[in-house]
Amino acid sequence: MRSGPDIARIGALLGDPARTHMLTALMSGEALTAGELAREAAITPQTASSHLAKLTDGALVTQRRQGRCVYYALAGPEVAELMESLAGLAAAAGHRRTRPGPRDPALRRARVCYDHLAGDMGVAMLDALVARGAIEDRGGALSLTEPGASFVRAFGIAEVALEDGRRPVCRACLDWSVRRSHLAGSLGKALLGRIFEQGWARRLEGG
Amino acid sequence: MRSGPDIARIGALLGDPARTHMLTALMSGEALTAGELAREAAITPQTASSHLAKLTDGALVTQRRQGRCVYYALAGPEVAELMESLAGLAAAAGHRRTRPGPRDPALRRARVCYDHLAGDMGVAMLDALVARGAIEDRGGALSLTEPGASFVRAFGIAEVALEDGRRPVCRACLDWSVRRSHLAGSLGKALLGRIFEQGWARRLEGG
DNA sequence: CCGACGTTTCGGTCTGCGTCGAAACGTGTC
DNA sequence: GACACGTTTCGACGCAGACCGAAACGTCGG
Repeated sequence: MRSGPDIARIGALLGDPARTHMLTALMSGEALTAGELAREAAITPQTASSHLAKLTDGALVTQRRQGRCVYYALAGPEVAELMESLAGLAAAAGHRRTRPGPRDPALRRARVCYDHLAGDMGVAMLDALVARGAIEDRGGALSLTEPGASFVRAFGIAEVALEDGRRPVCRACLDWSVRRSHLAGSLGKALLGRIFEQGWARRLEGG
Repeated sequence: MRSGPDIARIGALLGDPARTHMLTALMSGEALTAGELAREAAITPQTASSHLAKLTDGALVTQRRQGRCVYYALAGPEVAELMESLAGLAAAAGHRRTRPGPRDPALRRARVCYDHLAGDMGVAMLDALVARGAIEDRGGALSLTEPGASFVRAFGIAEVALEDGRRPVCRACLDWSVRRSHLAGSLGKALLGRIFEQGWARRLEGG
């Protein structure tokens, strides 16, 4: 028989309203905790835990423990693209409301991914840091160089702020709107915080 | 509330093995009767009728009466692309599942993916077109070059046939059996049609 | 060490839906 | 007009799974 990979297993994961609500909430690119996702889907934390276990088992989302919170994010760009295709198909076939535009060009240009800068601006910042020699890229594994550390100090970030438990200082975070990596990790968080402090940017209301 | 189009409705349609079997059977591009689809999914005609009614209501397939038979086909290229995405995601995540892909070497070698050539032959054709300079590959984004356009014209394909509304001319379609990309889009469709016209290949009986 | 908090597991209920048997409907054939 | 064939409708059965209450587990703060 022609039975290929079992699409029905993935399809069944996308067949529950609670799970699709969680996935659309994760489409913004920022990682959310299990409790936040439960509130998003209007269900109890117990039920949300069951759903999230299924989603991780189906490799649609990835989980990362941080303290007593568990942060969930989409597994990769393919999942985001799949959700986009489904939304388009549902909008074409569905007699439903239209989608609240995630294709906002401003959102694509600069946005915040959990706690660091994303979008085109985040990608450009990582590129600039690599070009300056502040960060070394060895096949996706990022590390802060010695001149990079002094540059960061001159930027007004204490190195103590970077030591955030078991969280890596530098981490590459793939952006599914731009399809390229930007700087995550505690350094990315500290840089974003410093940018806010300097008043170079501010959060827009409404997320 | 951010409730967009109900993705869960479409996802639920893809969550049943019988329905996904029918849809994958329709991926060959040819229209099949309700009875053939029932045999394909190994269910009774009554159950198949119920499933097909749901699929047509969800705008995933279209039906056309012809005599006392009802022919079903995929609603459009978007549905085929969605199925391909799902298959790729299921193949990536489903290592624990028994099926590692089509074991039939002939099916792996050359098959038709909705309306264009797939399998090893499809991958080889795309590689040849890129090596010849007819198609430019910029990180997954395919585009037809100027010498490529003249080559296509010499092959007997009018450029008018390529302008298919909102459908891209060139598109990379990841093949879940070969794990590499082949040529989709309206150009892939036109090339396959020309191959059939020239008599270089023919459809085998039995799908 | 203790209490607060977020998350997960367990047990139980209940709705939804896939499935098939029997039969009705529509269409082409003799 | 009678029959054969493919398709659809109706009714009933049974299983999978979504949901929540109660409670256990792990982590952080005092």
